[in-house]
Amino acid sequence: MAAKQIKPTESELEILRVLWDKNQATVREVHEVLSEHKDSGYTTTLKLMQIMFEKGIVKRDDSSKTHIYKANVSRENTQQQLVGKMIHSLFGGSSTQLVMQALGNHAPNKEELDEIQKLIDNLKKQ
Amino acid sequence: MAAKQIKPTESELEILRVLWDKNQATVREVHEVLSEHKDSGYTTTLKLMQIMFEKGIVKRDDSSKTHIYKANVSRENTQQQLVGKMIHSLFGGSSTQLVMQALGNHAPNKEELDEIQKLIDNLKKQ
DNA sequence: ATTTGCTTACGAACAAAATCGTAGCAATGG
DNA sequence: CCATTGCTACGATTTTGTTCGTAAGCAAAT
Repeated sequence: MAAKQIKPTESELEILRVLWDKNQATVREVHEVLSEHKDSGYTTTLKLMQIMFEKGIVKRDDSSKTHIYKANVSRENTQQQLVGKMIHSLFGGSSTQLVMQALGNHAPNKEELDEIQKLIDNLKKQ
Repeated sequence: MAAKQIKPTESELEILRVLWDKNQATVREVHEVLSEHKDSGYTTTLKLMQIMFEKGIVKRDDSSKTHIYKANVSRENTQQQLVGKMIHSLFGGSSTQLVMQALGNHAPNKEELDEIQKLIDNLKKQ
C-alpha cells in the first residue's frame, strides 16, 4: 500500500510529462517534444529513458525494434509525492500556506475558484 | 524587477529554512539544527554555506571571527519561484489542480479553511 | 607561553546526473 | 548487394552537488 517512494530528477520529470500526456511514446517522439525547449541530443534522451527503465520509473514494450515506452508511475501519485515534499520543506508543513501562495500568485478564473470552494465546503462537512 | 532566478539545491534549501526561521545564524547554529535529522559533518555545512555565499544566495557579516549569515533571497520569493515551477511542470499550468491536490491530501483544519475561503472571496470580487 | 578548542579556508575525493560519441544491427531503397 | 537510415546499447566524459580531511588563525584557559 505504501506509495512507492519515487524521486524523479528534473529531466526525468520532463520525460514523464510527455509520457503522461501521450499515454505512450517512442524515444523519438519524446525527444521531439523535448527539443522544443531544450537542446540536448537524441542519445541523451535515449539514455535517460533507459536509465528510467532500469529504475522502474517507466516500462516498455520492446517486441518491435522501436521500443514503446509508458510511464510506470502515475501522475497523481507523483504529484502527491512532490506536493507533500514541498509543503514540508518550504511551507513548514502547512498546506494552507502553499494554497494561499498558489492562489495569490496564480489566481485562476471564477469557474475554477468555484470548484475549489466546492471542495472546501465538502471538507468542512467532515 | 524580474525576480532573481534562484534555484537552490535540496541541501541549500535546508540551510535557507534555518536562516529564514532564525533570521540570522552562524554556521554552527545552522549545523546544530541540521544535525537533528542529518549526519554530515560540520565542515560540510560550512562549505555549503560558503558556496551559497559565492552564489549570492546568502550574505554574511564577517567583521568578527565567527561569521554571521543571513538569507539573501526571501522566503516568499523562493516559494513563489518553486510553486510556479511546480504548477508549470507538474500541473500543466493549472494552479487549481495544485490547490485541489494539496487540499485533498493534506486537508487543514476549519480555521484554515476559513482563511482560504476568505482569500477566494476576495479574489472573486476582482 | 603552550595547549586546547573553535573558527574559516580550501583542495580533493566521491557521488549523482546529464551529455554525447561510437558501434552494431535491422530494414529499406537504389 | 551495398549504402543509407533509424534504432538500441553502452562506455566515457562532463557537470553539478555533497562530503570530508587538513591546515592555519585566533582567543581563552591552563
